[in-house]
Parts: sequence; C-alpha cells; structure tokens
Amino acid sequence: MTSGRRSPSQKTISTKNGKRETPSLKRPGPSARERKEDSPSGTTQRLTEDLRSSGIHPTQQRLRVFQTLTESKGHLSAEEIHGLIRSQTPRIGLATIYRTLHALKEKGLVEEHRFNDEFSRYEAKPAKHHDHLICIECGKVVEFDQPVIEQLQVAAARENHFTIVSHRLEIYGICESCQRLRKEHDALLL
Amino acid sequence: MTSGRRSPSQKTISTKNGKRETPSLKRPGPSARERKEDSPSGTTQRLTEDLRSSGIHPTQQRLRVFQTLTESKGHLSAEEIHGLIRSQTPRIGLATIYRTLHALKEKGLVEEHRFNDEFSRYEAKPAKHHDHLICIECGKVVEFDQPVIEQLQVAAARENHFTIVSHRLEIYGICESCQRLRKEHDALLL
DNA sequence: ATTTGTGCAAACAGTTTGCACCAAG
DNA sequence: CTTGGTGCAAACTGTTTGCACAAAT
Repeated sequence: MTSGRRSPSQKTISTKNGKRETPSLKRPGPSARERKEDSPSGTTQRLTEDLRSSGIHPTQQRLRVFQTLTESKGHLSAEEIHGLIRSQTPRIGLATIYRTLHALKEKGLVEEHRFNDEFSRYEAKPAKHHDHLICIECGKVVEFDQPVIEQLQVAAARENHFTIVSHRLEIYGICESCQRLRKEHDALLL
Repeated sequence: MTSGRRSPSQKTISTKNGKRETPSLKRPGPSARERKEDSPSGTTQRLTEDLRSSGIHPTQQRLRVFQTLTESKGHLSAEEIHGLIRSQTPRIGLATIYRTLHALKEKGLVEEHRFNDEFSRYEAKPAKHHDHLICIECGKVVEFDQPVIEQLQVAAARENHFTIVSHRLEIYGICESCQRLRKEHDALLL
C-alpha cells in the first residue's frame, strides 16, 4: 500500500485515437536542416560537431535530445525530455528519444542513472566524474565529487582481482529544506 | 539489436492454461503449520522468530522467501526466488514473492539492489553494511567493505547540508575469470 | 465470523521493436 | 534508388493490484 511510484506521466495515453489519419503535416518549415531554432547561437554547432565526431548522424531530433540534456543541467527522464522537446517541436516520438538516448549512452555522451528504484534518468556526461547525493523526500539530486574515493575503489578492486571500468556512489539522505519541513511538521504534533 | 536485457525468465508464461480448474490440491500435508520441511533443523525457527519480531506474520510462503534469501547467499531476483521455491512448493504465486519482498524490505530484513540497469535483486540484509563489485561481463557480484568510505560520505553530506540515511557504492569492472577469457579471445584474433 | 494472506489473471509503466513512410545522398 | 532515421502503435517485461477463495484466530 502507499506504493509511491512517482511516474512522469500520469496515465498511459489510451492508444486508440489517431490511427494514421493525416500523415501529411510532417514538416512545416523549409529544408528543415539549417534551422537553428531559438537556441543560443554557437551552441548548436558545437553539439552537432560532438555528435558527428562520435559517429552519430546529427539529425534534428538527435540534436534536440542532446541539446536538451546539455542545457537543462538536471537529470531528466525520457518522458521529461520528450515533453520539453515536444513543447517546441510537436511531432517527435518517444521511441526516438529512447533510441537516441541509447546511442548517446553507447558513445559515452550521456550517462544513465537509476536513483532509488525509479525509472531511468539521463544527464550529459560531465567532463569529470562526480557522484550523487539524493534526497529521499523530494528527489532532489546534488552532485559532488570526492577524489579520494577513486583510490579506495582501486584498492577494493585489486583485492578482488577486478579491473575497474566505472563506479557509482549514491548517498541517500534528507536535504536541508526537507529537514526543515520535517521539523515544522514534528513541531505541530507536539 | 543486441539489446542485452538478460531476463530471468525467457518468456512470459502464456497465461491461458489453468483457469482455476482444480482449486483442490492446495495442501497436501496435515495441518501444514508445524512442517519443518528439509531445512537445517533450528534455522527455520530462528527465521520465524525474526519475522515475528519484525511484525511480519510468519506464513509458510513468507518464511520460504526469507529462507531462500538467507540460505542462498547471492543476490536473487524475484523470479529466481520464485523458481527456487517453486521447485519444492509448487503452488506459490509470483505476486506473493513481490508482496513478501516488499514487506521484508520495509522492515529492513532485506535489501533491494538494481545493479547496472537490470531488474531488482534482493539479499538478506547483512549485519554490517557492505558494497558491491559487479562484473560487467558475467554479472558476478562480490561484496566488499571499505570503512573509510563511511567518513567520506559524511563529509560530502555535511558540505551539502544533507542528513545521511544510506549510501550505495557500486564498482563495475571485469572479474578475474572474464579477464582471462578476454585475453584468450584476443589471442585468437592475432 | 472476522481478519489476514494467497493464487491467479489482469492491469500498469517504462522501454523496445516492427513497419510504413520520410529524408538525404 | 538506396540507405538510414522517424512516428506510431503494438509488443514486451518486471512489478503491482483487484478479487475470490483459503487459512488462522
């Protein structure tokens, strides 16, 4: 009971509505390739180049996904990314988001996280590795890094004859504002 | 394409077979409460007590789940637990496994893990916290503990004004035998 | 008789896939 | 024309839930 599965979408969209009625209104603009949209000028170019040099053909959609991840510095779910992009470019499929994320992840351009036991969240891979502090009340995620951890893991791995590929340290706790909320709440009960 | 989703069950059992045909063969034995089965003598008693003192009414099924987790020291998925129990006690539902795991987790008797990005795996909560070393080739999990990590996380949390509740450190790498396999494989290519 | 737990099947939610169509070389 | 990418809907998979029945008090 009270199984709190915070879901990004409230309900499954009843898949019974538009059954390929008008496959026409696909491309409103012109060639649709040189459009820079309304993003900060040079940024798009750089991202495009990043994709290309990673062997990912930079289509509009892929660029949008990558861009969304780099701009909003948070840890977004696939559906959140979908929603954000959709608000500007209506016709993009969730499947494309997933396919793109898969490719980006494979090429090392994004990282996938599964905090607590929720669905996957993605972030553009940062220059230097960092770990996460997650609030179990509100879900807030704070990044931090502790270079010493790197050495510790080497020791642990060596003892067990493992070759390290990566690591993941997540600290679960209660953030400052939630602590405050708790205190207020407790005060009311006394 | 090569989307490696290692699944504990190959296929969904086509839910079209037994539609409540014979709700009879439920309880083969006698009162079915005092049965110790074939487990090491005193063990069952202790586990029963553990459950009871945690406020979980110790039914046959719950006991079985808990017992399976404590005996097989590994990190089992719900379906694996189901399979193991089923081989001795045919009629137990997967839903019961999940409900029990949920209860056990809530009471702090088991821990849930989601290594890599697979399904959940469970382990009986050990006396002292430990972390995991996971082989990305074969999925083997080795436990280790690094008491120093405890201090580091305290520091990281304090800086960010978090109250620590728990942490999770997973190191992904390649285990000894898989390293050997790789070398052999590489040798063949030269 | 009341309460609690269970098995089963159906529902869910996140993710993946099959396919017809679109877009670029 | 060929190749690869996309949108859509359907399939899949791990997990949860509704419900009728069973077990224990």
